[in-house]
Amino acid sequence: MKNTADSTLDFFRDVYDVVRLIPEGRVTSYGAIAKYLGSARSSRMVGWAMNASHRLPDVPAHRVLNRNGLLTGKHHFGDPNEMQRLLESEGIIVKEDQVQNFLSLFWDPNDALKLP
DNA sequence: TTGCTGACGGAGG
DNA sequence: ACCTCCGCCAGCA
Repeated sequence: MKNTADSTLDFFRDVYDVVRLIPEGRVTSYGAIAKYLGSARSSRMVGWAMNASHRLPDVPAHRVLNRNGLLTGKHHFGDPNEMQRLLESEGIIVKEDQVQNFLSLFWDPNDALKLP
């Protein structure tokens, strides 16, 4: 017996698994994670998974940004400044909600975790 | 139950 | 380059 909730939970778990692998001081995007998980058009669900990830202390949700390197999820942290503060504590420069040097800091799971 | 929203992103005009 | 629409699908009124 199976239901849709099971696959949803699997998807969420996979998202967390990838996010946990983001190295400190690096960032990635919702779309990159969705693509890696085989659901390139489900980037919104990655964001939703992040929303549910707050109770998991080992999921660095602050390292997940939108494709422009903007801190679009900052309002979902306790304080709006928390996301930026966490990033800056890892050596990342954030200016006006945007990660500087985003392309160099971008960590693509499709590349780092690519299948052989 | 239907409809709208949303931590997104790509495609089309 | 800019704007709009569409897909994805879990919550909520």
